[in-house]
Parts: sequence; structure tokens; C-alpha cells
Amino acid sequence: MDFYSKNGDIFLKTADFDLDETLDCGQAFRWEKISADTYSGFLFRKPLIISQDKDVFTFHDTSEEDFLGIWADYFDLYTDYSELKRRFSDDEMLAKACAYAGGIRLLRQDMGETLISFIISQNNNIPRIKGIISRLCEKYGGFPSFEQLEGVTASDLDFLRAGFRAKYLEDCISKVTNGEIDLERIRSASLNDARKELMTIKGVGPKVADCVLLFGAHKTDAFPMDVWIKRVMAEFYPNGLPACTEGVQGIAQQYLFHYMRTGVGNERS
DNA sequence: TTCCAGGCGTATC
DNA sequence: GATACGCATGGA
Repeated sequence: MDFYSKNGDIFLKTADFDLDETLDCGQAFRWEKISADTYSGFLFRKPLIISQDKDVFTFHDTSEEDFLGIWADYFDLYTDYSELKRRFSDDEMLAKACAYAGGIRLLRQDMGETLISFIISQNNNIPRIKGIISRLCEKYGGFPSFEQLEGVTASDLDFLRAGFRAKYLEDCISKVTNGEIDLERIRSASLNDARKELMTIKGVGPKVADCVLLFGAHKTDAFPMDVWIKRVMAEFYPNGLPACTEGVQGIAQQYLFHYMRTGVGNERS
């Protein structure tokens, strides 16, 4: 990895990475753009301020240990996205999506946070999802652990204004804190077993389960089918995904989702 | 005002 | 198994 440490900051030079495309493409909801080239955010409780100048990234106030041990993993820097995009270029639609926003990377997020966040995300829009999560974090002084949430009921969550999702959060909290749901067991389970177990939580269906497994457990073969991806599939892949996505359908999904939502799909409607 | 948002539970066939 | 409908809230 091409980086060095200077005055407490880490400077990294890398291709296939863009902060706007990666941090504001709907996979994470807590990165805040604080200036034209800088974002402030968290991996669960761990804060980071990161800036971009073309292909050079500054990890502010970050030790080499944290960079290599935490952030390189979070931003999936050990994966070769040039190689992935070469594979995807076999398919015309994916080639366009990668050309449109080739700086998307699949973040390796905290599993508990993605579970709660994507329960909140259902039948909801991204600005409001961010608002609800922001109120949750404000209340608990950071994203709450399930330990902190133990015993919390739907009515305790009125301050979130999460609507009908509050009762789903209550069921999720209760099943995780009483051990019925074990996130680490799910992480190491097969995709199918993991989906089945997650879907025993009220408010977790196939789409939310796949988001948790893709964003929170880095199961790259999970393929969340949301309204945008359903449109892509109906219009461009009536016979299913192309073979070049085998095993990394979830990463392809990120490029397609972003392209449909902010690129072609959006212009047309 | 009406429609819609990174869906899901429930009822019904 | 498939399809229809309601659901809290708030931005467009």
C-alpha cells in the first residue's frame, strides 16, 4: 500500500476511490461532508476525518496502527477494484455504471449498526434515514451498542420519529440481547443460513437481510433487491445477472444502484 | 394536495 | 407462491 505518515496524519495514494461516490451512495448513513473535499464520520464508535485531493487521501490525526488495522480494512483497501472493474467490463450496462462512478468501494461496516440502520431504511428516503439515525446517535452519545439498548421498547423510541419501524427495532433489540440472534454466528454462516436467521427478526425481509450481510458482514454474493435494482433487472437483465458478477454480485449491485439512482435512471424519469 | 421513499407483515387466494 | 394493501413520517 502506497502511504506514509507525517505530523500525525496518514497520506495514502490510491486509485479506484472517491469519497463522494463511496460515502454518499446509500451504503452508509453517518458520513457528513464538512467541506468540499472532506468527510467526517465513524466506524461504529471510532471517528475519522478524511480528505481527498484527486488520488491522494488524508486520514487526519490517524496512527499508522489505526490506519492499517482499522481504516484500510473499513475502506476495503486490500481489494483490487481495478481487477473487479475489468471483470465487470464484460457487461455493457456494468461497464457504463463503473465508468459513471468508478470510485465506489464496498465499506466493511459494523454489523449491528447496519442491522439497525437498514431496518430503519425500509420504505424510507435517504435524508430521513440519516435524520433518524442521527437522533439515535445523539441520544446515546454515538451509535448505541445492543448492550446499551437492552430493554428498550418501541415507545421508548418515540423520539426517533421512526414510524412503524419502531416496533421492528424493539424486536431486533430483544432478539439480539437475549441471544436468540447471534451476529457473529450469522457472520460465519453460509449466505442462505445467515439470511434465514436474520429474517426471523420482525421487519427484516430479504432486502434488509442482504444489506446487512453485504455491508455489515462483507458477504459479496449478497444482492439486495431494492426498488432501483428491480428496475435494472427488469430493463437490462431479464434473464438474470451476467456471469462476470459471480461471487461479487453485491459489489456490482453498488455500481448499478448508484448509476440508476443518480445517473441514467434518474434522468429518464 | 398527492405521491413517494435502499420493504415488510398480513390477509387472501 | 403470488398478489394486494396498509403502514408513520416528511420531503418534493
